[in-house]
Parts: sequence; C-alpha cells; structure tokens
Amino acid sequence: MSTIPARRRRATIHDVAVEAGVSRGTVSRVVNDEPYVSEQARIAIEAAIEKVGYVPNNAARSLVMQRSQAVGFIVHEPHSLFLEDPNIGGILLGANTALSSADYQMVCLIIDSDRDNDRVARYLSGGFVDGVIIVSARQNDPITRIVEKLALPSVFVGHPPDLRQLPFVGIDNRSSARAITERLIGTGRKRIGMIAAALDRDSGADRLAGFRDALGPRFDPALVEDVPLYAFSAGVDGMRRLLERAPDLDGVFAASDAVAAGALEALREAGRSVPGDVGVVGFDDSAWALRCQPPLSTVHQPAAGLGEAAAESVLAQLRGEEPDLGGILLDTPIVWRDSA
Amino acid sequence: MSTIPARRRRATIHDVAVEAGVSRGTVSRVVNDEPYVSEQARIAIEAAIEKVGYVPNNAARSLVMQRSQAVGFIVHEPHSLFLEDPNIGGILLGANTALSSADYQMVCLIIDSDRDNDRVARYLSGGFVDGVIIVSARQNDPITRIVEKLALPSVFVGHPPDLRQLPFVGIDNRSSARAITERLIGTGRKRIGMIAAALDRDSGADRLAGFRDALGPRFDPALVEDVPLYAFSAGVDGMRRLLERAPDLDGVFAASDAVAAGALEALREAGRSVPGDVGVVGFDDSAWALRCQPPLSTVHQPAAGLGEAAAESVLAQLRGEEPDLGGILLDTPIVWRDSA
DNA sequence: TTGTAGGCGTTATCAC
DNA sequence: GTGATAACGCCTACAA
Repeated sequence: MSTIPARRRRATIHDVAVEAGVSRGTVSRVVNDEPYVSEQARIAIEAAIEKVGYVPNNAARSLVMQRSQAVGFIVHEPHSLFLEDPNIGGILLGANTALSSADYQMVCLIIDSDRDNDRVARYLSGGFVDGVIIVSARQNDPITRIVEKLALPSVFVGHPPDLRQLPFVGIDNRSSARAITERLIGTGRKRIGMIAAALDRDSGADRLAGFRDALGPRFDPALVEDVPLYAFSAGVDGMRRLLERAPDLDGVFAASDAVAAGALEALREAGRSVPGDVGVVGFDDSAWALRCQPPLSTVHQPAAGLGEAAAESVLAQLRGEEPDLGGILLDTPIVWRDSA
Repeated sequence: MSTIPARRRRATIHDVAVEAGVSRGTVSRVVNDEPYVSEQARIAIEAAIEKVGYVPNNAARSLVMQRSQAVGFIVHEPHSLFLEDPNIGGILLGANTALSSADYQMVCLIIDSDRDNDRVARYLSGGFVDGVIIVSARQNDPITRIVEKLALPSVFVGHPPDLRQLPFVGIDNRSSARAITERLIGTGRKRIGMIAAALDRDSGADRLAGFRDALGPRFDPALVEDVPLYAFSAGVDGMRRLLERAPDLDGVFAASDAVAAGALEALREAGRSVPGDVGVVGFDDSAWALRCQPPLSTVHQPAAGLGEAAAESVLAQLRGEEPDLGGILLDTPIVWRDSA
C-alpha cells in the first residue's frame, strides 16, 4: 500500500517536439538560440516548453559536447582555511566573478578527509568540470597527480605546486616581508623582533626569510619567536615570550594580522603602548587589521585579485592558450596605518 | 604552423575492452566492482585500464543512471556571509562530512550576482546534482522557485523559506535569546540593555523578541539600540550610543559575538570594567567569543550540527523518505564564560 | 527553414 | 561468466 508519489519523468526535447508538432532538431535550435528557425515554430516551441515544463539536461549536453562549462575550485584543509584564513573568502569571490563573466559555473569542492580526496579525484576525472583552481595543495596529493594525469587545465593559488610544472598565481612573500620590515626600520626602530608562524609552509618560511633580508647583518635570531599557526592566540603567546627574552624590543613584525592582533593584546597586558613604545606591523590586510586598536600597518594581500588571476589562467587554458609555467606574482602594496 | 598539442582523446570503456579482448559489459562490471567476472578477465581488464589510462566518465554515467551522486550547497550573498558570518564555515564542513559518509560529493555554488542566479538555476536543473542545501535564501528568488518546480530534494538552513512548504533546519533564535537574557538577569543585573542587529532578518528580529520575552514588564525600549549589521564596528557604535543614553546600565545582550566584541571595546574606552561594572553576553559562540577579553558568555550555535542535519535531510529525501516540513530546530546550549 | 540519424560513454537487460 | 544491444537526452552534420 505504499503510495510514494512516483516523481514524474522530466520532460525531454522529444516531449517538446511532439507537443509543438516539430522535430527535435528544431527544438534544440530554439533552446540554444540558434538562427534559422521560423517565428511561427519558435512561438509554438516556446509555448510547448512552458507547457511540458522542459528544462535541458546538462549531463546529456556535456556528454555530447565534451565539456561542462564548469570549473572546480578545490579547498584543502578547510578546518584551518575556512575558519581562519582571512583570504580564502576573497579568493573565492574573485574567482567566481571572473568565471561568471565567462559564463562558467564555479563549483567549490572541499577536501577534509582521505575519503574526500578520492571522491573529488573521481569527480574531477569524470567530466563534471573543464578545469580546476586549487588552493593550498599538499605535497604530492592525489588531486595534484590526477590533474597532471588528465592534463586538466589547472592553476594553483597561494604557492607553487611541488614540481613547478603546473601554473600558479601567488604573491612574493619574501620580498613583501622584506619591504614592510624595511619600512618599519625606517621609522627609527632599533630592536626589531619577529613572530614567525607556520614555518612548515612556504609562506611562513618566506616571510621569515624576507625579514632576515631586510635586517641584514643586524638580524638577531634571539629576536625571532616562532609559533605554529597564523592565529590570534599564537600571537599572544609569541609576544609574551618575545617580551620576556627581549624587554627592550621596540618593533615587531608579526607573520599575519591575526598574529599581530594577538601581539597587540600581549603588549597591552604588559603595559606597552603601540606605537609609542613599540611599533607593530602585520601581514594580509585582513579584517583583523582594521579591527585592531590601533589599526595595523600591514602588507595588503590581493585576495580577490588572486582569485581572478587564477580564473583567468584557467579560462585562457580553456581557450587553448599555453599556460605560463613561470607563475604569476601579484603586487602587495604596503598599507600604513597607526600601529607603526 | 600552429602546434597546439591536440589533447588526446580520453580512453573509454570501449578502448579498455578492445585492449583486454573482452566486451564492454565485462569491463563495466569490473569498474563497478560487480560480481560474476572471472579472475582471469578481471586481471586482464585491470591491466588494460592501467595501460590505456582509463577513467570513467561521470557525465555519461549520470545520464544513464539518472543521478549524479552530488548535492549542491548554495551560498547567497557571499560578501556578508563568507567574510563575516562565523557560522558558514562550520555549516559547510558539517554538511560535507555527512554527505561524504554517504559517498555524495558536495558542490558549493556561490551566488553573487543576478547572472550567478540564473546560471546556478540552470546548473541545478541540469541533473548535475541530486539535491540541494540552501543557505540564506532571499525572498522569492529564482533558486527557490526552480527547486520547487523541479521538486528537487532540498533543505534550507538558517531560517525557513518564504512559504513553509520546503523543509529547513535552524535554531530557535527567540527562545535562545530569552534563555541567555534570563541567565544574565539571574546574575543580579538591574538595568539591562540590548544591542540589536539586523532587524530586517528573521534572526535579528527574533533575538530582540526573545530579549523582550525575558524582561517581560521590565522591558524598556529606551535600552535597546539597533545597528544594521552583525559587525564589530556596529557593536562599538551601538554601545557608545547606549552608554550615552543610559550611563547606569549594568548589563548588555549583544545580538552576536562580533557585536559584543565591539561593545567590549566601547566599554573599555568608557572606562567600565567587564564583568565588574557591566555584564555582557553575546550570541553565536564564534571565534570572537574566545578572542575577547574577558571571554564571552554566549549562546552556542551548532554550526556543524546544522550542516549535518541539513545533509541528513537531503539524504533522507534521496532515499525516498518524505521530508519533515515542520522544520528541524537544533539545541543551542548556553556557554558561560567570564564576561557576565 | 526543417527533419533525420548517428554518436557522445555508460549501464542494464537480455540471451548465450 | 560473458557478450550483444538498447536506452539515457542531447547536438549536429547532412539531406530535404
């Protein structure tokens, strides 16, 4: 006695054709806005489409066309990224904007487990996307391999892939870090420390390297404190430790704005004024920067720009152009506010 | 003289069959791990798959199977959500986890313009997803309509759809707001104000209603300040104004943790101690809550739980079960920390 | 301007 | 166990 309401079959081009009294070919032409169809036929067909409730089936279309008009956007390690990385939202939006203008659907896929890894790999292989943008890939992961194997148009954002055989867009963390440190030095600070973070990632290591570059011979390893994550609480801890070791500190470069915000907190605890006693600079120009008291001087990361550039790269590959394997580096202007 | 390296055609089941000297049917069985295939054939076929580099084509498969094993996750107004809403990440992750366990691919689609609206509507119609989870739909938007028209298994999260004919999951903002306000009253505060936010949304209006419920006859409209957004800076402004109007205030319910963080800032400016002079409570239990000084007492939003519940609802519909149109409301425990 | 028919890569239903 | 063969819904020459 089960009365599951059999979901009725979706109307096809065939149904429309019958309803309108024309052939499937003609219906197809109307659906795709092609020329050479009489006004009379068009009207009849449009009415029929409305009547039978026809909507085109993309799976069938992409099977025959051999393309899906969709581009994947893969996010790894979403726990740290989605919940903490201030840039991911901007990248996502930038990529979507560019893809959208080209009439491509961006589909964002999250990888949060090994199982996800495999499933996403299958998804990519299956023709559901024509290209892919990858954020923060891990070393030698299944996705990177599958993308290479399929020769799927692709681009990495944030940092280069393992073997620099695949195109990428990013920023130059090292020279950006160097630039802002120099600027900090320019304000007359003499004892400048750094709260380095995530040294196991390219970005973290490069920012430290840039700091070192700027200081040159005056670089003092004792003034560097490293913390595992680009996080507020890590900034608090790092600053406390740094202050213990070097109470005479008068400048700090924090590896990210979140870390800088934490440092500000610890500095306040310790009764130091900013920028009076110590100048603080961050990195990212994320929402944190404006929220701080005083607002942070920092390095602007062009998040939306990165997303757009990534999308443009994939789009170019889709048009058959050869990707630029050298990688694309975007500018990172320094934004000078009140914290230093 | 163009030498575009014609991307070579991808191998199909047919190629594998020829290579292995068997029929396509047998190859299909191997690919799908079906029984009734000899060990010998299996070995030959697996070798052939490897040799020709075969990967199954999902578009073809979903055409014939009439399903894609994918579920869409739609995010509207990403500007405010992705960049500000502290819950979106958790919802995303929770939904992905549940979908992943059921071997469904979650594909997240962003709607950031009218153009996106139309494109996503087409995408959904096209058979690329078997169901859909919708976050923060707008009144009568194209997506809601298309979902209804297609009778696509769907669920809304955050708040109910216009016509409550579609299933949803969410929390009871009103009774949660009431509960935390009562708790604040319980600490002995006598002059309690509220910084209400986003009154044009259900969530904002409901939180105010709950606050009013808790106060009953003691409710004083003069102690309510409303701000447009759930944002830090809005909290700062709101608190300043509230303090001007009611300097004798000893308790504040902020409509969100971000707002509460802003309020704390304004309170500090004004030289009031928390929780000494005034007790402050927030809403969301987002990253803000722990980041504040002192840490916020707040209402916990089960973000991941919402995502999971939404996914389970879609999954159930996919199994043919009738959705619960009444909506599913999740618990929101109060987390009591130091700010009140 | 319109209709016909072949094929996109799979799965599924049969006989063998 | 295995191999033909008919769908799935659509696009696209090509013929009319």
